[in-house]
Amino acid sequence: MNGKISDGRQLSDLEREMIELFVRMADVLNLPRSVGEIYGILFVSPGPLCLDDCRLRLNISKGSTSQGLKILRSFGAIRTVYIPGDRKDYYMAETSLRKIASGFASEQIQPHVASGKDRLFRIRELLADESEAEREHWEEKIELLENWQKKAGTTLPVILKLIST
Amino acid sequence: MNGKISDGRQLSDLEREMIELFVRMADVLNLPRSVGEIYGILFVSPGPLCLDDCRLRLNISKGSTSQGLKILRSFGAIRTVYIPGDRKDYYMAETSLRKIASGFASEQIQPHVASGKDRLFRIRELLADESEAEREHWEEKIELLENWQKKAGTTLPVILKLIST
DNA sequence: GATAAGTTTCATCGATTTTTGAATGTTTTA
DNA sequence: TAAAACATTCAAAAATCGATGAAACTTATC
Repeated sequence: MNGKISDGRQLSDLEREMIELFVRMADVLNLPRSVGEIYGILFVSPGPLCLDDCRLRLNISKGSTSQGLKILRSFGAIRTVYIPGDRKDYYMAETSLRKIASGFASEQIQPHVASGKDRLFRIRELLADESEAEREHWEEKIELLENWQKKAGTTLPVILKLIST
Repeated sequence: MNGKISDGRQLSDLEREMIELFVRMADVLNLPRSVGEIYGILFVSPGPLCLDDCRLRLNISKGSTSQGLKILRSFGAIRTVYIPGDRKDYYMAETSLRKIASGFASEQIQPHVASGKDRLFRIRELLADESEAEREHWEEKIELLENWQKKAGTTLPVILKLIST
């Protein structure tokens, strides 16, 4: 046992309670539990942690930890810290809500919005094959959905503006 | 076979494609697939449908259909239609994005925000037992989270306002 | 260039969630 | 109040999703 504070010692009540908070957030955002745990351990830590630090303190597997760090990196919820003379990658939690939210929006939400747009386009194509009467029936429904689509597209940026104030 | 348009006949390409759209939305919102399907079949239908209409056209079980309708009712995504001289309950899709979103927010999101608030309060209590030095270390993190909390609370209502315009 | 350190990938396992359908509950009608 | 018409519940089955850890991969060190 060396002197590193991050080795596999038990988590304190305070730490556990806070990590649980992030696990719940992950749940709401439809992210794996381990992603919440990893963000949590980085958030409560006074300094950067490496993959092994995280997994030892959380008692989770190497695979989950690697995968979780990748997800958190993908939307900028953590940042990589370079520590001279150490080959390991170190991470710390990004605490700017604006940065995290905008990363999440563009990486996890936008793709869904985009694929919905595609599908709506395909629906318009299918509609061309239908009879006049059928087209009439569908037209209003499709317009409704296009309106939803548009709102999703315009609302997201506004939310981000709001959060950053 | 009677003359009802809603009996178990095959779905058209157009119908299937549109229902799929709602299944994807359900997925993003972390709701069961069947909930998306049921909303979808109600959305594409020209008139109200009863439980059996839905399940026959979608080929899903009675249990799923009952459960799905209950969930959709719980946040106001569908409305119940009374048809004189018929004992069955009929449903139609609510198409106001504002109504659906605000129902979803208050039924599915708010409870999470509230329980997060509770947890943060419990964390403050735990903090009282810590030494002066420890308290110092945690104070800024807790303040950060309280700030997030506050933003979640104020942003949600604003989003709903935005959607309704 | 062989070894060691660190990370990622992926097949499999396990846990959780959803679906099913039979049983149960409720309301209406005759 | 018996029977019929519907809706709901719930235990069991099926499907889904995340976690695991061994193997593969990459990069650095000697």
